[in-house]
Amino acid sequence: MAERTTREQIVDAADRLFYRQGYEHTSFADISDAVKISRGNFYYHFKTKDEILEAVIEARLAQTRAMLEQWERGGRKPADCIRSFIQMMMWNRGDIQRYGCPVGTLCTELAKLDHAAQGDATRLFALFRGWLRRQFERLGRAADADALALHLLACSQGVATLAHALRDEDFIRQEVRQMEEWLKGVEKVRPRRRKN
Amino acid sequence: MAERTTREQIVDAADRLFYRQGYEHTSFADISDAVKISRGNFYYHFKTKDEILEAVIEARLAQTRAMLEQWERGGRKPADCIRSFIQMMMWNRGDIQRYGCPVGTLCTELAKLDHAAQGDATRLFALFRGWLRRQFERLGRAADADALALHLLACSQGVATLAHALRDEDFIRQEVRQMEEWLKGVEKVRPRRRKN
DNA sequence: GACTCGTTTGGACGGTCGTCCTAATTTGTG
DNA sequence: CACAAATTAGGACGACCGTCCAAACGAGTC
Repeated sequence: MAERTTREQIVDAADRLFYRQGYEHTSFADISDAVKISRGNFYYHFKTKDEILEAVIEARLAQTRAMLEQWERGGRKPADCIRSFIQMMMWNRGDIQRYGCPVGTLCTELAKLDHAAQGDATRLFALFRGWLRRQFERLGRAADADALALHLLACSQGVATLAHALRDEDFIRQEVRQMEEWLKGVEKVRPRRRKN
Repeated sequence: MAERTTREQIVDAADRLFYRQGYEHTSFADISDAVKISRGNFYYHFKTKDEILEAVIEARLAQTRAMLEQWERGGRKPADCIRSFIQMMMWNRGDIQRYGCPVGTLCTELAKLDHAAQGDATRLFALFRGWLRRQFERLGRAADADALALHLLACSQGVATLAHALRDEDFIRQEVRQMEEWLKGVEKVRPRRRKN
């Protein structure tokens, strides 16, 4: 902990600040205050603010990969893995209510800025999407696994956005319960019939 | 059209630019370029940038109220009114894919900026919420009308966020179809049983 | 034409931003 | 200790931001 490099400290502080205040609204001064280094020192570790952003996204990707791997560990059943994803909203409901979803808010902001890194940020969504799709495939829903994954992602995004805007933590609880009910329904009907 | 006041032109241009680029990322220079007036002229019509934002939110509230009223006109059935809300995502799917949801992205941004007007922006959500709740009440779902309204709002938010991030217009189509199916289910079960 | 009042102009202002440079300091190595 | 390399400090820079003001403009009215 105490032996973290300056670079790691910068990325950590930037990560937290980008999440809480947004990328554009976070200045070098904000980050240097948080890390307690001089402003000029940034240039040694990162040439531009964009490079910090890229490092932050890369760090989030790594953390997310580790988390998803953890959820699957020990041969857990696909339904339990998906339940972990849903439960994540409960663990983080305080932050979600205060700051929204870290992935969604970043992607939205970068898109409005027409920022070059928006493609990188979207990879966070793609990571969740692919992982969820795999779980639904394991569940026997190979035919519509991707649609189910996207649907679940969209639901969680909507819940985060609304809970954030309305500052309503209970709403998360309410919707998480519904998502779990929905999952039970998906589990039951193994091979979904498709008309035509 | 040609006789719109300068103030109205400013609000219109600011509305469009705030939606496309975000509030913070839109400068006075951007707006003055769009309206083709000098930068200094703003001070005559608005004292601060915040005042423009308030005017934009007020305009959106008025437009939204008019739209919702229109949807109800002619004694349309509640289910048809709700269907209009869902269909709105289809009409606007191009803009949603490019710029996200006008309400959600604004609320999210203002929250990150800790802006004084975030409460005003949230009134846009409250407007939809109240209107949808009323429709569900008329549908005979008085007991959980508010929960249903919030759920529908959250779904549309999630769809907009994801379609925006992934630049996927077809996803909107897909999810809109599911929301319509969901609505049919809600229509059928008039008085929902609640355990205990 | 002279005057008035609502409107517009273009630029000045102080502040903050991201970027970049140089000098000082710390760290590692012989 | 001496020396080189890695790291840090602090400030200069040009650009842009929101704000504000003095002067000019323009359409009516007497």
